Amino acid sequence: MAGVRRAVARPRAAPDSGVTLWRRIADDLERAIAGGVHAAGERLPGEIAIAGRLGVNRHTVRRALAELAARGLVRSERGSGTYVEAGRLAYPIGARTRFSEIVGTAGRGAQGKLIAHWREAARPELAARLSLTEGADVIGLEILRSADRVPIACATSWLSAALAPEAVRIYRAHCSMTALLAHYGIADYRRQSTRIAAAPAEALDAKRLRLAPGRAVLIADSIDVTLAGVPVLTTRARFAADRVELVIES
Amino acid sequence: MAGVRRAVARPRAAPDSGVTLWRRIADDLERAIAGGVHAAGERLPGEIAIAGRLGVNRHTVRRALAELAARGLVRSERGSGTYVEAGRLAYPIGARTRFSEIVGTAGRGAQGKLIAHWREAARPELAARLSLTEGADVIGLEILRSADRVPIACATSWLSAALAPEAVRIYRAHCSMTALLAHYGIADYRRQSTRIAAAPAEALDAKRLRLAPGRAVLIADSIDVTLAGVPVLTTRARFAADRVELVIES
DNA sequence: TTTTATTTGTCCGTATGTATC
DNA sequence: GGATACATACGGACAAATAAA
Repeated sequence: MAGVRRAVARPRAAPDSGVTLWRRIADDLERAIAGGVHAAGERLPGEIAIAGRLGVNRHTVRRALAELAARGLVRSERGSGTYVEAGRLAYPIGARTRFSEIVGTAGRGAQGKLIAHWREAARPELAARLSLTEGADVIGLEILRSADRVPIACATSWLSAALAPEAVRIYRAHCSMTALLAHYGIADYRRQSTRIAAAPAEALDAKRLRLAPGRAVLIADSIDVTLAGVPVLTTRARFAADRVELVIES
Repeated sequence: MAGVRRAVARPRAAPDSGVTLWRRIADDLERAIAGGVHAAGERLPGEIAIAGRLGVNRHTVRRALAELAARGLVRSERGSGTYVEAGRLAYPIGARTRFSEIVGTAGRGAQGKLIAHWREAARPELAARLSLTEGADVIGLEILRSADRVPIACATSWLSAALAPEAVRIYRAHCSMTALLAHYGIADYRRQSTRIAAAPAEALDAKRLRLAPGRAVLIADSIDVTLAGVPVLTTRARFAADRVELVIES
């Protein structure tokens, strides 16, 4: 209504510093985590404990923790506490890129779960990537890759249906792309190229990767070829950028 | 104008399709861009012009443009106009990564502008990257890299102050990191490693890179070494993910 | 260098359709 | 059906940045 006096100069920031209280608390906590005061995986003191120590309201602490959670530094679990997220998993990109080996060597339990599959006619771009004729039959596999139960990446892979007609069944049996290709006589293969982009996570990927809205994903488009250089597999993987970094050694 | 009978009580959404007006306008514009009606880098008609042509309110057009901007297809500049983003620049990562050569071969005008510089004592992580003793004097250079006047990346580079005491002056003179190192006797160097992460752009980077809030940046942490393997330069570059993709050929 | 026009960004509104409880 | 919250669409005014005169 006309008479309603709106927003009487709400004090949004501390009058002196120009930085809000929750922001300063968030920065302090970030420094403490970066400085090793709180180790990865460790449980932070409860919200009430932090608030009491700093002499602020619990909700101010909550706002700070929400900021850190949105940035992927901590993870809040209702009824349990707030935990420092593990450091980023180093994911080497090179000629011999294999998910299971990478995660295995990092001392974590690897897992690749098939969450969808379909057949489609190869559109021009996909046909070019796999050196197939346009419209050729291809099989798509949607795989959610996790390490220690934490989702790492959501990957869409395509293979020629002529090459691997029973791809879905074979993958289900072994849960390994390497084993799938080996079953069809491709004992070894190598990564030909990888193109890396980044973007805010799509809604579906954000849900599957358990990401806060607006967080970034690393998008890796790759082509795998036989040792003779024949393309057999192309993948678009979306990595949770908060939990993974890609490493290139020259 | 008086006689123009404009859509009486324009339906909020298409009565049949269930798709809102701004969404349809966004889709139309997207098709026009994809179809080449508006070339990359070209300036779109002004909001008022588009609104007038379509017979809708300027704010509805703004909503459509905001959608396209959020997806990285266009970029709005206050006081100037809305521009179609160029396709992603392919940025090869390898042993011989040089910004000017990469952009040059893509047929664009490269530019590296020094926007800040400072001296600092190397903190542990930085000292390790450059194989220096902790607390050693290092020079930091903040460089904004552009191609055809469009910002591509914001990069922070560090060198040992003992190695390159006049780094700022030399860089200013040549606007090239290769020339800077050459001046100090390092005729050639190679990329030892690159670590790639991604995150939503920080406020300052977003402004410098002219990114909409929430858009992603690719973060590349790299170490350059002499041919003998001595670290001489380490850089943290933030690429505008909408305009660049990193390419790794194995 | 200064001025002016253009263009986008932001705020204030109003009315209405949609979804949910 | 009613109450409510929210998104859509429109209209207007002004601020802020830019570009051209």
